[in-house]
Amino acid sequence: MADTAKKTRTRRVRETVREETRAAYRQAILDAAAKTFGRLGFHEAKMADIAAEAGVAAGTLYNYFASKDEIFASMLQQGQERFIELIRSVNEDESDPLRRVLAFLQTSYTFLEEGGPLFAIYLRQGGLAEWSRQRLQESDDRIFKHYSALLEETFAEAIEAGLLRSDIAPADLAAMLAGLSDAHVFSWVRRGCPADLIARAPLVFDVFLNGATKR
Amino acid sequence: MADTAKKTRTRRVRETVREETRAAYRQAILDAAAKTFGRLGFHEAKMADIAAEAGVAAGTLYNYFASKDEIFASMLQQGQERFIELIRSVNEDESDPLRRVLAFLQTSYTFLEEGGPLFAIYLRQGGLAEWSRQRLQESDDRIFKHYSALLEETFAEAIEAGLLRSDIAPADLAAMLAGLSDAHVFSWVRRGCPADLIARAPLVFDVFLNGATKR
Amino acid sequence: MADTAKKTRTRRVRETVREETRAAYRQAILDAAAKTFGRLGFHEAKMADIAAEAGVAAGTLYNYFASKDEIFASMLQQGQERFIELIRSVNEDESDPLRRVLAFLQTSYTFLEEGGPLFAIYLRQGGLAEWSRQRLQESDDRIFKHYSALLEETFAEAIEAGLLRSDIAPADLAAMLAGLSDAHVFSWVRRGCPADLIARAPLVFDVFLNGATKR
Amino acid sequence: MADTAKKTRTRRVRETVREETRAAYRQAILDAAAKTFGRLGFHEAKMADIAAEAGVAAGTLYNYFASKDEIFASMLQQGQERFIELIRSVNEDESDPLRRVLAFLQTSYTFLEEGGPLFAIYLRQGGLAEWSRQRLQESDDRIFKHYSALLEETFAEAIEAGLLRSDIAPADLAAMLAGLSDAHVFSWVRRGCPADLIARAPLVFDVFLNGATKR
DNA sequence: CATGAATGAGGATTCATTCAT
DNA sequence: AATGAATGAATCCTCATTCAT
Repeated sequence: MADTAKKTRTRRVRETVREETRAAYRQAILDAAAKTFGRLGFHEAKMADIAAEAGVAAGTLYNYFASKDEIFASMLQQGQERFIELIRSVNEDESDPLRRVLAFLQTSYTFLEEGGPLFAIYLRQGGLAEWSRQRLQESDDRIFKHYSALLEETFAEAIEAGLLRSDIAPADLAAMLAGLSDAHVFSWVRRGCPADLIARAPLVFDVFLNGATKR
Repeated sequence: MADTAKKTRTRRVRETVREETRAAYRQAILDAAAKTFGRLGFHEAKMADIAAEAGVAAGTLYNYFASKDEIFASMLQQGQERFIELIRSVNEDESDPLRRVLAFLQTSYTFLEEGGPLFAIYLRQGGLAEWSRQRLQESDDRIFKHYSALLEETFAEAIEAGLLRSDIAPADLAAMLAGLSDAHVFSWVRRGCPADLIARAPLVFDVFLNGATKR
Repeated sequence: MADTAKKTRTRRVRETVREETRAAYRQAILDAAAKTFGRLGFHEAKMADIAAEAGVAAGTLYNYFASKDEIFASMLQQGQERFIELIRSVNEDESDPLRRVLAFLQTSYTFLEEGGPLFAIYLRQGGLAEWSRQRLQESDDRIFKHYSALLEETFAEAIEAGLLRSDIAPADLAAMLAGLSDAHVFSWVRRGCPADLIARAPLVFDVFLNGATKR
Repeated sequence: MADTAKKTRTRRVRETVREETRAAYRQAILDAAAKTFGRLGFHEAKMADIAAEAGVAAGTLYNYFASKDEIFASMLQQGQERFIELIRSVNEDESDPLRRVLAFLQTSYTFLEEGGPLFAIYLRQGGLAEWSRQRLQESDDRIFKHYSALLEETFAEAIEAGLLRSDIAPADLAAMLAGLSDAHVFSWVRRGCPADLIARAPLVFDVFLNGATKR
């Protein structure tokens, strides 16, 4: 009986270890995928490249993911989940609407500086081609809609508080800041993702608030 | 002798006709390529697709271009040449710097509404991946540098005239407008290239000049 | 005008030639497939083997068939169509029911001696595994049902004419002869398809009619 | 000393238990293999399928068999050994030659109803393809030759006793019955191995003896 | 020079087998 | 000795490119 109990315990431990190992492998593959897809794009990134980057054999990838498409989708999804988690906590911590907007910007930039390649892919693949829309889970859209909604609410709040011009709808203002920010990010990606992204957030925000006109 | 002259003339005419035919074919292929690459991206667009779109056989493409890569590069280059030509004429026609900037914006947007897919490709392929940098001619960079230079000069002029804030370098201001504009374009591409791009140029410009703050 | 007419004629000729060439290639591939599948079975027969047997490159197979499965199915179907055509003409030519049955046997055996491997495959793949049922067109079943129906009708006729015992249903008698014949064929395939198949048809038929008992 | 003896005895017991365990595992694997190969055929049956059917891990298969081929061959061989054992006992029990033949038939059918899938495999794999001939042990042939010899002897006996027609060689008659029987079995397999196989043995035997002609 | 079929290198995927635990 | 994950050779299929007509 003690013996049986011991065996059971042993098995449980073994299974836990195995599960942890599996999770570690899975993550290693996703990380390798982010790097490789980020560097080469979907098509140029070969399964062999990803496997090499992850330090496993090509066949191993298929013990964790059903296909190249699934790896790609999982990688994007994971990135987005992490992102939305950050945004959510900022939303709760900061009550002043304008400062919250700045915090959103800084958070986004922090995220991007860490996982830049991911966003590069998103710009290239997720944003544009019909092709990739088909292979992205619907959840992705929900995530981004969530972000948009938070942003829009914050802008509505700021307009109501008389902090922002009221001749433009909150959604449009939000889109503009998002656009300005996207643009900023876009340029940054084109410049090769140097280390100044976060530092420039206040400047971007200042231009957004006050414009380029001399006063 | 008259005979010989006639023959020569005939040959010349024939050659002219042939050259025109060749040029027409070449252009048809580039147009088909722009449509197809724009719709599908580089890898999903197959040579057979481009050929079908152009109404020729697959083999024919190789009488005009050495490879798929060359078609791609030629297509981008041609688009950029057309663009820079438009920008140049605007630069000469408009003397007031701020109005010139607005005209730049409107010109860019006009160009994009006509050849939108091209820019979509540029964003996706030309802008980001190492891979595509290798297959783009260096000339492309010169072209874009040319545009940046014109923009920067204009901003310097405007700052000197006291029209824009002087705490930001002309190059940075130019980058910001370019960024805001890029963002605007980017959103527009993501929204499926609807027909409101040009009409929204003044709004974008107003936000750029005056900011989002309520006055 | 004459010129145009000529061009049109030329094109038509060219297209005819091309179509003939295509048909010849297609047939060569099907023949090669029959040989290769017959020798090795579905799985052991590689596309490269079939291509080599047909004297073409592997890729060429895909200009004529969408997949290995399609080649396999087409090959079987073609064999069966040829077979049913033979049977149909026999059915019309011979009015005496017993002689018609013998003719059916002989026809089947002639067909098999010519295309033996095909039947070997059918025995092995078409007859037995669920797997292959999925990849065979429905038409195949119709074809074989057609044959069974003809056979059954003939037996009913013979029983009615008092030529065969009436204590067994026509369908069962038909099945028995079919079975005896299948068995004969089966043994023949196992013996490596020697050249005596047709010659032994009357013997098979005699045993079927009179049994093995000494009289 | 006594101690040593005890240890030895313990070890012996342990080894016996182990051997029994090993034998049980081995048999479980062979049974699972028969089911799986019977259902799916050699290639569609994956090692993982067999392992799952046997309730063991994939790697375990390799503690008992060197390869998939060896499992396949062992499975067939075991089936055939069991079969020949049955036939041998019938041969000794029944002295009347015709009744012995009927008993052979019934025995075969009993065997098949129990292990039907096995024979289905044999028909499909063992009987026909060069490929599988290479992977079957030679012993198999000896086994089947043994059966043929018994059958042939019985037929010779019956002819000598004036019970069967003498215009056909005993070997040929044997082949014909075997053929008729094979056919019967073959149809039965194609019909999905329903439960009527043994019951129909006398009918088959009657047709064999008396033929299909009305008397 | 247009055509469209042949080519074959390249890549995603499968799965028998190995091996660390 | 059982386990189940890692391995990588093998294979189907794609498609840019070539070439005979």
